[in-house]
Amino acid sequence: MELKTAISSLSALAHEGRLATFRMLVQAGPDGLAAGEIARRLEAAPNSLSANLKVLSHAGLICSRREGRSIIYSAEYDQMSRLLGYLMEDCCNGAPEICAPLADVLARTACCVPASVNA
Amino acid sequence: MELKTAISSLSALAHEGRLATFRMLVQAGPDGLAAGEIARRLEAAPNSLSANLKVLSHAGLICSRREGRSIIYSAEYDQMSRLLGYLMEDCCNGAPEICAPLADVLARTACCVPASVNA
DNA sequence: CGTATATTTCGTCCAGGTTTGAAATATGGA
DNA sequence: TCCATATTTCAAACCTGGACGAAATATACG
Repeated sequence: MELKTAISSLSALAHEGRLATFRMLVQAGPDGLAAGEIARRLEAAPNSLSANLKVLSHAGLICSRREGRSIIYSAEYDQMSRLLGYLMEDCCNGAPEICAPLADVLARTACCVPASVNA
Repeated sequence: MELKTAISSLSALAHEGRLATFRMLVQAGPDGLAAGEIARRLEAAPNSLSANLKVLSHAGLICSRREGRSIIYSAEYDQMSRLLGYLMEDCCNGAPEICAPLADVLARTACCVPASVNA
């Protein structure tokens, strides 16, 4: 990932409404949620939410598809992965014990890391 | 981590100079770097850099200590861990196969994840 | 076709972050 | 004490991002 791309993603997430939206979509899974449903849950104005979804979308963090009258948004897990990877790149170069707690936290929160890591 | 804290961290990182600074410190390890050294490497104005270091510091992403005439900054790996954990929280709830690529990327970039994960 | 629903677009206004230059503070050494 | 180095603070100008209301677009249904 390039610096500019990372900035774009981080900027998109550095906003209360957008971060809440993104996390909601991350937790919702690939089925995603309709814009209206997100607006209801967040009690956000439709036009404000629309603008925020556009920002997240432009950053590549979410994608959309039409379904009838609704537009369904869902998280782009790949882009999220790339962003996290970018932040961790070359961390504690050559000194694993330094960022051990980092690995620890990730192991606990990553739902899909092999169980062996937690051992 | 709370929403506000995450916003604060993400906002701090959503800036070209600050992201570059943070990554430099992450890669520098716990010994850190002097403000002047960072300014030289980034070709940044001392006062601008100072303001940016303050933002990162206030977000808890870096910390500082004085050493003679210099002030040494270093990354706070714990806060970084908490931020990444917050973003991944409850991801793909109950459907590991969905965010498998996420685990994959993390396994490759995390320098301190046990080798077994890469197998 | 006309109406209701769902979402986006547009224009305006305001708040907050960023840059820059000058001045201030802190430390070390002669 | 005086000066040089290292970093921060301050104040002003600048610019971008976000909120809000109104209008426009797209789809579904009778």
